[in-house]
Amino acid sequence: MEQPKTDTTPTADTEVPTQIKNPDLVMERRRQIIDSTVKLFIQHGYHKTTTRMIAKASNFSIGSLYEYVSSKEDLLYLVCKTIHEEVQEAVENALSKTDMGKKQLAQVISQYFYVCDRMGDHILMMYQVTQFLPEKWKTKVLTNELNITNIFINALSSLSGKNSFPKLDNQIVNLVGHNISVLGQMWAFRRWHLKNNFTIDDYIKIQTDFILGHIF
Amino acid sequence: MEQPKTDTTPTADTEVPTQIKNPDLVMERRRQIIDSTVKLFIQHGYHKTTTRMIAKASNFSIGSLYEYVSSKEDLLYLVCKTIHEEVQEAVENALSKTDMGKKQLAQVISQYFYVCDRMGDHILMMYQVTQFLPEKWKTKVLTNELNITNIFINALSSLSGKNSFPKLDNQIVNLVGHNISVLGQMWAFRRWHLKNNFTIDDYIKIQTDFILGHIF
DNA sequence: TTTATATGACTGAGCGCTCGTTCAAGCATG
DNA sequence: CATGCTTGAACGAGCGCTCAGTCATATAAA
Repeated sequence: MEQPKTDTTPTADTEVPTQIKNPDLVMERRRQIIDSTVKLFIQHGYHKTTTRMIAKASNFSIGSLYEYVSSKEDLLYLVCKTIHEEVQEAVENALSKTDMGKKQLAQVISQYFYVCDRMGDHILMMYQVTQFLPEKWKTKVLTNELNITNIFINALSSLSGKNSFPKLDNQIVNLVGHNISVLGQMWAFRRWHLKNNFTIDDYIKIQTDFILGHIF
Repeated sequence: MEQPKTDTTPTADTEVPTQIKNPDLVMERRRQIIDSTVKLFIQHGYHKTTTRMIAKASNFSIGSLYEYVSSKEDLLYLVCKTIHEEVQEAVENALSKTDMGKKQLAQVISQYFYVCDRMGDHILMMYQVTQFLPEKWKTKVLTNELNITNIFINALSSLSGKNSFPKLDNQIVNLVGHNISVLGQMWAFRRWHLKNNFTIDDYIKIQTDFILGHIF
C-alpha cells in the first residue's frame, strides 16, 4: 500500500499560534470560531466577511478572536483544513464498508458523490478561497486535497488486474483518480446548471457509467 | 441544430457605459485596459490589483480609466467576456476544421485541451474571479461558459447514432459535454499536480481514452 | 491667415470609508 | 495579589472613486 499518511490531529495543532494557555479551551473556542466562519465564508466569501462579523457570530469580541487565532489568513487555513478532514473522513468511511471488488468501485464513487452533494457549499467555497492563502498554507491545503484523491488512486490500483478489471498502468490510474475527484466536485461548482437538469441520482448514474466506460 | 446564438459583438457594446464620445477610441483604449488588466489579475488576483495599478499599466491616469469604464466590477466583466470570446473562438476554429466523423471527436477534444493548456492562466483566473461579479454580470458570464460547453454538446449530438456511435439520450450527451469541458479546465486548475506527472500530450492521450471509454 | 471659442480627453490630489490588527484597561478565579 | 482570559476603542494603511481643473485640437469668426 502506498497510502500516504495523513495527520489528522483534529485542530489542536501548534501549527497556528494562540495567546491562550489552556489547550482544551483553545480547541473548544476554535471549533466555535471555525463553525461560524465556515457559514460566513459560504454566505459572503472571504473578503466580504470581516473579522468583526466573525467575532460577533462566534460570540466573542474581536480582541478575543485574536487571542485564539493570529490572523484572518490563519483562520482561513483552519477552515480549509477542517473541511478537508470532513470530506476525507466521509470518503474513508465509505471505502471501509466495501472490500474493493468489481462493482464496489461504483459504490465508492456513488458514496463520494453524495458527499460532494451534501458538502457542495463547502467545496465551492474552497475553490474560491484557496487563492488567498499564504504560500505556506496553500501547499498544505493542496496536499490535503491530494490525500483525498489518493484514496481513489489507491482503490483503483488495488483493483487493477483483478476481477475482470484490466491491468492499468500507473499513470492511467493516477489520472482516473483525479477525474473521479474532479467530477464529484463538478457537481458543486457547476450546480448553477446541473441542478436544473439532473438530480444527484441521475448524475451519479450517468457519471458512473461514464467513468466505467459504459457509454461509448 | 439547437446551436444557441452567441452575441460576439467584440467589445464595443453599450453594455458597459463610458463617458467618452468617440466609439473607436473607446474600443482601442478598452483593448489596452483589458490587456493589462488580464495580466495583473493573473499575477495578483482581483483584490490585490488596485485600480491605480491598472491605470498605470495601461498608461493612463486613474481619472482617465474611469472615463472608459464605470467601475472595477464592470472592468472585471469585460475581462471575463474577452477571455470567453477567445476560448470560444479557438474551440470553434478547431471544430470547423473537421466534419464530425468517427475519430474527429478525439480531434476536437485534443484541440480543446491544447487551448486549455495555452490559456491555463486565464482559465484559472476565471475560476477565482467570477465570484466577485455582481449578479447581473455573473449570469452573463455563466451563459458564456455554457455556450462553450454547448459546442461540445452539439458536436456529440450530431454524432449520436451515426458512424458506429451509439444513439445517446439527451441527458447523457449533455453531461458528457460538461465532462469534456471540465476535464479540459482541470488541466489548468490542477496543474500544481498534473504538470509534475504528465505532459499535455500524455494528458490528452489518456483523457481521450478515458472519455471514449477505452480504459475499462 | 490669424484669433477666439468650444469641445472633450486627460490629470491626480484628495475624500470618505472599511478593514485587519493592537493594546491598555477590566474582570474573574484561585 | 497573581494569573489568565476578555473587552472594545483606537489606529492607520489602503481602497475605489470623484471632480475641479488643464491642455491639445477642432471649429468659427474676423
